[in-house]
Amino acid sequence: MGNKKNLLVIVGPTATGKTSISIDVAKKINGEIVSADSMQIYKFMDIGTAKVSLSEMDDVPHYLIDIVYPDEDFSVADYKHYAEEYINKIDKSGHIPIVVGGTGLYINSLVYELKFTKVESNENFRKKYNRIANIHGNQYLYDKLYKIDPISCKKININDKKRIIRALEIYHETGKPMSSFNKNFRKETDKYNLVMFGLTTDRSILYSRINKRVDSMIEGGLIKEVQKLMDMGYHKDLKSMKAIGYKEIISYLEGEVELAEAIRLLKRNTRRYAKRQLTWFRRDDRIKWIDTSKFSYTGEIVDHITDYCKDMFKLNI
RNA sequence: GCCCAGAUAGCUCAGUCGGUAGAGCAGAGGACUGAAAAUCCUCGUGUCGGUGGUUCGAUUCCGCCUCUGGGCA
Repeated sequence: MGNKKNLLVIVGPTATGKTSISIDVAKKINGEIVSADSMQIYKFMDIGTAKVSLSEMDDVPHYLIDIVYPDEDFSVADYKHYAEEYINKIDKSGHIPIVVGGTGLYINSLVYELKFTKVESNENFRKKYNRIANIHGNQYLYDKLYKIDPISCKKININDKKRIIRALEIYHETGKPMSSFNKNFRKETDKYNLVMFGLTTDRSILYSRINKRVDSMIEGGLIKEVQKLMDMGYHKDLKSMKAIGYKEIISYLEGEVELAEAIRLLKRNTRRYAKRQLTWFRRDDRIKWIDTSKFSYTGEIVDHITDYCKDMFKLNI
């Protein structure tokens, strides 16, 4: 334990207050924040991603926010690379790295022994195979994969076109099946002196918070933000523009749906997303859950996390 | 006050020639290794308004009551 790096991870579904709690905790334990959010990495996407503002940051350093343009490629492997770099740097400077976010795969890339293959994404390959799937059907791709990698094939549903294409892509680039790379499938990392907290509340409270937050995004100028992105030439086929809050507003701006319908869908999609996040995080039993509605004010939650960290990290502050 | 229509899932409604029911939406559970706010899989949710009658059997037929629309006074 002696030379292991300390690492605090705070996860939870959207709209549970991760941002402000993590900043308060950071101030108390001399921490710096590494975001684990697949959409806050994009510049110009502020309102719809509920990105921390400079004033909210309150001088606590934040990393991996606003690092790429909305039309740039970015992947989990990139995330893992940069995040580990920052964690090391923060640790060396004598501060506590705090990973905060709701993107389960990004979190897992740090807290499990996920070893990514060398195979980067190949957009041309993907385009080609998406076309093939549209012409010949998923079964065609599925059969093709079955011939080269039956092990992976069994784990992928026939309708899950993206995963089938990724598996084919790996074979195409390396000549080896995907299943030959993904060993140690669920091995927990032992790199860190790790503390994980999850923030949550009753589903009904969470959902009403989400609904309110969407309303305030609209009031706060989400439509203008999306319009501006479109004016800058960022179109609906980009990964970034498929984010919740952006895809719905784009379909309103393009006249496909009424505003009220776009907002309804935006709220619903956010609710479903929160549910998926909970599904993702529930399976990691290292996470200590905090029901935020059981505390009368957030300061208590901050103190709870802080005290736990002082103990685990042997801090004397 | 009278006449008409309705009352079935959280919502909107379908249906049962009498054998205790099903769609859409909303929702729930799960998967996840370079697109992950993406992508994919699975699943229902019921005092059929209340009460009496006819019937072997009523959510379905009949009576009464309650509520909600609409119309006439």
